[in-house]
Amino acid sequence: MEAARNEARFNNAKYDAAWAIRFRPEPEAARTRPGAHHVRYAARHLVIDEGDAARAVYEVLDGGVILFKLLPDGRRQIIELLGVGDVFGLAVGPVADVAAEALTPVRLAVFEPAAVDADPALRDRLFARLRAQMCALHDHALLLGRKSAQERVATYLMRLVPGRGGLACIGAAPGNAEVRIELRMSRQEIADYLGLTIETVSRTFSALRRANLISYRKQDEVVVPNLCRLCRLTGAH
Amino acid sequence: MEAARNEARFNNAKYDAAWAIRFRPEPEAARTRPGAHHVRYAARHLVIDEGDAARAVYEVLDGGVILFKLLPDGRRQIIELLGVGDVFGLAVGPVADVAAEALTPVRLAVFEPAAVDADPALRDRLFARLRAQMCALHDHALLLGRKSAQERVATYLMRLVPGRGGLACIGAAPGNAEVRIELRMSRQEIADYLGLTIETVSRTFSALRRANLISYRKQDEVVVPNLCRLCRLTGAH
DNA sequence: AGAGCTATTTGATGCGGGTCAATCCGAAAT
DNA sequence: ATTTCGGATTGACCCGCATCAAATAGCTCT
Repeated sequence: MEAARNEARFNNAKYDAAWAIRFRPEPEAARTRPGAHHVRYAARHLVIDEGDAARAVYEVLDGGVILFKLLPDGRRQIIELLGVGDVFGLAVGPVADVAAEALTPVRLAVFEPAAVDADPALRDRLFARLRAQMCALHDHALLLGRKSAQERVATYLMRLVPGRGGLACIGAAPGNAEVRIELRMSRQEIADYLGLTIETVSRTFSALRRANLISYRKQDEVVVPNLCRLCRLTGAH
Repeated sequence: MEAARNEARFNNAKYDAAWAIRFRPEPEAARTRPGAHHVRYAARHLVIDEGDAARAVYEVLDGGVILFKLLPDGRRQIIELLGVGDVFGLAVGPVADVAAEALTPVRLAVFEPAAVDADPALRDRLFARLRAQMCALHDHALLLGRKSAQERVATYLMRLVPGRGGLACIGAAPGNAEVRIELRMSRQEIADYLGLTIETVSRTFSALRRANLISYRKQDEVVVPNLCRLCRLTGAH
């Protein structure tokens, strides 16, 4: 079933190629972390597999990363969506508790455990970031546990509004401005992130489009004509 | 063969760290935190309300605490179950992102923001704990996003097995031993934690009892005659 | 023991979203 | 253009869990 689908996806080289083309790298932000290794991976590269020995802590310098967990029968849940500045690889104990995969071409800073132990300033930075990611996880638990499919998709879109932290309808900037959103994820990934099936995600997008709450030509470039109206569907306000 | 696999799982420390020994009413552990203010609250006391100014970081010294979020229409999701050693109050901005309520009578250590800023050792301790809680959240996201009602309840029970970190069916101690579990939560709280309704939780408990996987007289004292059989329903193995 | 709660259990019913199965569509190759 | 192939969409149907409603079990207070 879904397991088979995932399996097929993982082993398909053409898919990787298509993906790499589709998600062009962001204009090199040229960030660096003194004293850390830097590495680059192509989109879809599996950086950490669940159960791997925990050999390093990573910080995202460019691009996007997803953390996910699998059940033995193939069900997948994408746990976190990471962007620039986010960190991962911080399991407790010697084993990774989640898998990490590049969503786009990425550049990562790699910190060895010894370096983390030796550098209090680094720990503080990781700590601060972890607090932020923890809040995002809290929000996501609310979404997964209590929101309807439409609320999940609306919340997801609001989170991706560029330059805002998921509360785009609030604050100074006009909530009735038109906004363009790049999803950067396939329907399957959105589904696995939102705890839905690909069909439900697709249907929900279609319903939102029919209601003129969103529009799109390419299926990963969504235009939201009025953020306030979309925000009202998130269940949060 | 089977034994070897079990052994491997047993050594997977993430679960131990994340869930071990949470949640026992420990006869007054008499822990203290030098330099911190200590407070006591009765069960049900609201320690932090969502939206409060973030005035302190807390560590649980005794008892249990729940973190939860509400939607405007009243839907509630319990985000984390905290036990001895866990920390909360670590929002990013100046405002609490979740509410915190005493599940049992609790004793808490209170750290002022200034104290946290001034004490690197404290930050390190908070950091370490946050990593553990983060792993627990990852697990819970998987549960909320992808598990069936029966799997959720079975997972919940396995997590509460005293002295083991959620993998009680494995390891040296006999998985076929009889184990007594104190839930210490109402059906409503269990439902809000597992992303279900109270009726579904109740029905699932009844079904498990009918199948002789659990038994109970008081509805918050569950006896599991055979952990292995219950563990098989969690979806995780 | 009995009254009056509230929490839990059980039953009946409906719906949201999952499952299965066809298309449809767009990018790449020919 | 035409073919091809994988992803997305749409449709038909079904099932697990929510919802609504009623019965029962535990509590506390007389």
